[in-house]
Amino acid sequence: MGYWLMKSEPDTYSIDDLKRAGCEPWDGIRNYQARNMIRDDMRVGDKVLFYHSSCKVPAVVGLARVASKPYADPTQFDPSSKYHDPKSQQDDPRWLLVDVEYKRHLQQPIPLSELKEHSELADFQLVKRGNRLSIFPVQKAHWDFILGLE
DNA sequence: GCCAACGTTGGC
DNA sequence: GCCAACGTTGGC
Repeated sequence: MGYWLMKSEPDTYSIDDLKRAGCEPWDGIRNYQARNMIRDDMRVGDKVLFYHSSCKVPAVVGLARVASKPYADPTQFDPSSKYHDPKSQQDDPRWLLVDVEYKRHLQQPIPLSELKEHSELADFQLVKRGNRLSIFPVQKAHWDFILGLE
């Protein structure tokens, strides 16, 4: 069982949007580190912390689930998409995604500022400087501690 | 392969 | 809007 955090800008795609959709292809990942983790480490059933970034109150806001194996992100082949990658080949797709399924909102969002107050989370990737990955694994101990704050 | 310039992310 | 921290690009 894997545990992940996935960031999204709520102005672009929020936890409420995912709730409405139920399940959605998580497209637009264009970072090789993130791509490699999707490709090599994501499994159906893995659990996901849904995080709102670049907004008034950056916070963990809900729970989701990996709902598919990795597959080629179709937006890389779509010239009208902002995620279009003209260098990616159909027979050798550069970018992958997984489907993400809504589980639930947290009872209350847990703001980044609150996460930073806990020494238990000192090694949590989200609170580290220079953290820019939009997807990264979460240690089980961190996962349990964060949900214990709910 | 090095490195400067540039672009992006994301908190504040 | 500012800035730090990266990642990417391209000249050499």
